[in-house]
Amino acid sequence: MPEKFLKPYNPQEVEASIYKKWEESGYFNPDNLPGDRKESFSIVLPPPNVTGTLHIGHAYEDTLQDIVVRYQRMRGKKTLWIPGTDSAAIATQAKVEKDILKKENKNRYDLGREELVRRVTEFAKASESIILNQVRKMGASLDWSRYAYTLDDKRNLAVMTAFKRMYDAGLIYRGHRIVNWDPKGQTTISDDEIIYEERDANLVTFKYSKDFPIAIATTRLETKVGDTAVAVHPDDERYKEFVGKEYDAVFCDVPIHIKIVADHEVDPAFGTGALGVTPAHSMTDWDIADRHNLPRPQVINEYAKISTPGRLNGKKVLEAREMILTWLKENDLVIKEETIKQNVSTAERTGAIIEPLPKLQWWIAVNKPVETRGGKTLKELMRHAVESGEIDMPQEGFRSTYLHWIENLRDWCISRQIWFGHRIPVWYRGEEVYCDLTAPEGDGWQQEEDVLDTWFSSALWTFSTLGWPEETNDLKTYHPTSFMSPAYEILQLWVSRMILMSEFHLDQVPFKKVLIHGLVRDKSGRKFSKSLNNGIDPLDMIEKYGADALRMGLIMGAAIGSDVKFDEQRVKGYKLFANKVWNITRFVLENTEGVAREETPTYNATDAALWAEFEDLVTEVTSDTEEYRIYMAAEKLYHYVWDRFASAILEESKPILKGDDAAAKRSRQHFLLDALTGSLKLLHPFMPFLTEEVWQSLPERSGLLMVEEWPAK
RNA sequence: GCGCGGUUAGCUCAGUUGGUAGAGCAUCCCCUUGACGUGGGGAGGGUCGCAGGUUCGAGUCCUGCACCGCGCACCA
Repeated sequence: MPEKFLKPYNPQEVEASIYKKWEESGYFNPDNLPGDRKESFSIVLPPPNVTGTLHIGHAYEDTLQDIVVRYQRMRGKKTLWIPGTDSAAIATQAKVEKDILKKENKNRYDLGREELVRRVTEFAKASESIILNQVRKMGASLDWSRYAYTLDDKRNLAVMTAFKRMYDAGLIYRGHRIVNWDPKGQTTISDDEIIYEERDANLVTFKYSKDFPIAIATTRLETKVGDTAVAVHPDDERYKEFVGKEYDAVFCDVPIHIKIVADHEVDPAFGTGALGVTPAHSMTDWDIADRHNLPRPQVINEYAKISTPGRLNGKKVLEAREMILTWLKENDLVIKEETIKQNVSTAERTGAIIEPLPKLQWWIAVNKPVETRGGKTLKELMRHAVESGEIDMPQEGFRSTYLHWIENLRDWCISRQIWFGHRIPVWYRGEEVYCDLTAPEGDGWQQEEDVLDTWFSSALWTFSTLGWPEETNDLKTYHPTSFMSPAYEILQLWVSRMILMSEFHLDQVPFKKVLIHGLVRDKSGRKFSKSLNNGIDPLDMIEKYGADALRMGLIMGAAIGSDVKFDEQRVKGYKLFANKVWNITRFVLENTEGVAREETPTYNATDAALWAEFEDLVTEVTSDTEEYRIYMAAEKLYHYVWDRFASAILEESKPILKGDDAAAKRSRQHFLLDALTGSLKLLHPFMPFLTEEVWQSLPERSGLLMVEEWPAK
């Protein structure tokens, strides 16, 4: 018996070398797997952002996928798990800009485009290597030879190609309309990057001037200098006589010209039933202006400051709001003030309050019929993929959420006013517009300044990682991918967009099954965040308890789909379990020295019954894993190994092994060896390091446990 | 307003097609140089959020309600 079993199991001593062994074996790459593997199984790793280091949520996600991948590999499938990282354009640039501002007191314009992109790239590179090291520490059996980064050459080609093809199909267009402007990040963001916060707001009812006939109500007084109309409901008897009339006023130094219009959008029950229309700073008002052909003066600039002449000029919106309120009071124009609850839109990345502004931006049309897809719109394709069951989304709740969200989907704004990312492949010369993978011939062409929303490249991930737009073997073999397990947070941002892109570019679903998982929260159910300082570094946990214990601690928390409350105590418990397996091995090896393994062992009746019990376990663990009841499989294994095998069977074995009945002893020795090796196989997807380390020490074993055959038929 | 999820032991959560309520941790008691003290044995603890209904039988299915979390919409 190897001497190492005389000491407790020490994960720190073995994990690095075991991972190295796996990596050097080449088995992470399905092309090298032994045996004749026909069926393929593929997953792409949701690429972590290169904004820093991995957190416990990544560790959870890595574990779930690695369990599935290891299981499928042992089942004899051609198993591919592709690693990658995401440039996360806006998040990464924002982080680096913040650092530069802090250390050098310079902003992006001081540095210039080229220098800033260089600095961000440098940061991303450093961050990338930290992240990849962390992923390895978790034991993730990823095919590093296929590693992809959203900004590498192949992925860049995929992004450019995708843009061009959608542009040519008329699905990508440039349009002037209200966007979500992030004044801190100095960029537009999509609807899905907004976080709504409920706050108290002061709803002020007032008149523009003494002789204006209608009172209106607003929480955003500062926008009222940009009003060009007052809209009322067509059936509202109170205001019928005014519809069509026009009025002039000077509103806090700003001359305004107001037309009274009738529009169905107006809710007669809200406020005074009359709506001050600010076309340039409200989505609904923009639409009203469309219908009534109203002018749309912009009165708030990109820095969230007032841009009209007069006393308000250059004031921040909140200041201007106060000034106008004071002015209204001085002129006795306020009718009522009341506090109401209001949802304030804030930017996910910067926390800034979103300022709706009119901007010329690039969009993906989700409601436009796609010729090559039988006239279905992108939205319909997205809905159909899930509704038809072609993508299996077994969690009813998330399925409804997805479909509900699709219903409300609007065109996707894909241009961002930052510099780090995929620059939009469009060039302008006067009125000419040119779109292609590379710059056009000739002089005077100016490339579009904007870059693409980071989710544009992420959305191509299932096939850009497989070599698309080339028609590679990988693409044929591994797409659609088999499985996807994202956090519910990114159902909309990512999952739905992968479906959109894959449907359009490949006429395929991106994955066959989606299992959405929850968030890892702290012991009290709070999100991990910097401000709470409750973060947990997976590497610390690995250092203390080993990667296997961390893996078990994460997946045993809860069923997939609900949030996991992370409890270090539990991780500690699984470290004990790892040691238990270690000592079981010690016991079995001590008591089976010199016993040759037999192909078909002959058990006596007692041991045959024990073996039947073990086979039941195999069946259950197999079906649980097959059906993604990961925690169930792990829990059953834990129980069998500890309570049945160690506590009961080993205890009962002692007298047999020491007794005089040679036949009974021999039968039991075989059973112990077989149950141990069988248990190691079953445990391997969950606790790969420990089981592989033990496996390497068993007599008469060769090769790696990671490619052993799963014990079930 | 619409939608989704949750509510089971002190805590964190399981409970697959309806068939006598489970685990881990925590608590308490006991054992002990035996593979492992990173151990072993045992105990206490739950009218399964509330109210109805279906059923021979409901934690599980149906209806309504309450509270907690989340998403969408509104946000004048």
